[in-house]
Amino acid sequence: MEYEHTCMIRGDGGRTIRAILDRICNKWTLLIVATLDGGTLRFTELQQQIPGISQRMLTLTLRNLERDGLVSRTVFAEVPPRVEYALTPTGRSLIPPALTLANWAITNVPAIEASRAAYEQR
Amino acid sequence: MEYEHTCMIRGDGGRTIRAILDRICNKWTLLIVATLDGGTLRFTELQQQIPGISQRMLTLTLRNLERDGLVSRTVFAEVPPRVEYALTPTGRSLIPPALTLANWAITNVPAIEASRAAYEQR
DNA sequence: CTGGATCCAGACGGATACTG
DNA sequence: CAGTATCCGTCTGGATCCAG
Repeated sequence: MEYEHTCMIRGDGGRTIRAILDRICNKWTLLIVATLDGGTLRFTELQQQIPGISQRMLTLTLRNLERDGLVSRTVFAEVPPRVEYALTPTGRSLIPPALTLANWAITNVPAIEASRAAYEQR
Repeated sequence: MEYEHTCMIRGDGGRTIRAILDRICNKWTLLIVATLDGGTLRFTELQQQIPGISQRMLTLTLRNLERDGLVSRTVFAEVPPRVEYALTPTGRSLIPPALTLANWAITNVPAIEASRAAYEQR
């Protein structure tokens, strides 16, 4: 509500905000995080619960999330192999902001689509 | 805190959340919106206040924001030409969720960077 | 002053095939 | 089961030059 607060976004020339955007703004990250919010899941379970994701992108995105400390990866020395993924505390802390964003999307996307449609036909 | 709420993110297979991410998750959108939160600005003023943005990307991003109804564009029939950009109500409504995200970033980016650094050297 | 047009390099992501 | 490797088209964004 107070304009001055946007300095949090603009503060360092956008480096901080872009650091986070670089991490969550790919096609699958938020979806994986939201799915893991339901609890620990294995690789195949994740793939089943996220329609349309390829093996490759699931692997890549999980690796990035693990590297950034948002997701933990536990390998069990069994045959057949079992690997479990879960949110770390940091990963869980991303849920509330993500929900805020989702709320905004649900509220405003219809208007945006309409505006876009009106803009196109001209 | 309640896990069931993540259905807002996962709901439609991620289409809604991705619709918004597709709009704000490019390199400059949030920065432009945050800058315009301070009030109406002209093209050159925007370029000056957003370090590092090229003419091309400023133009492109502003066009997309205008098309989506987040930013209004007012052309004055003068010489030299003058064009003023401002947030629409929809555009302004994006600020609070953006701030939530920025808060998360400021809090967690250090930990993420540390985790990433630790992960690299192995 | 406010952009449009063009060229170009690199990142992103999908499909497919193969492996311990 | 849980990946890795490879190929390949698409999109993004930067640099530069030109124009009303």
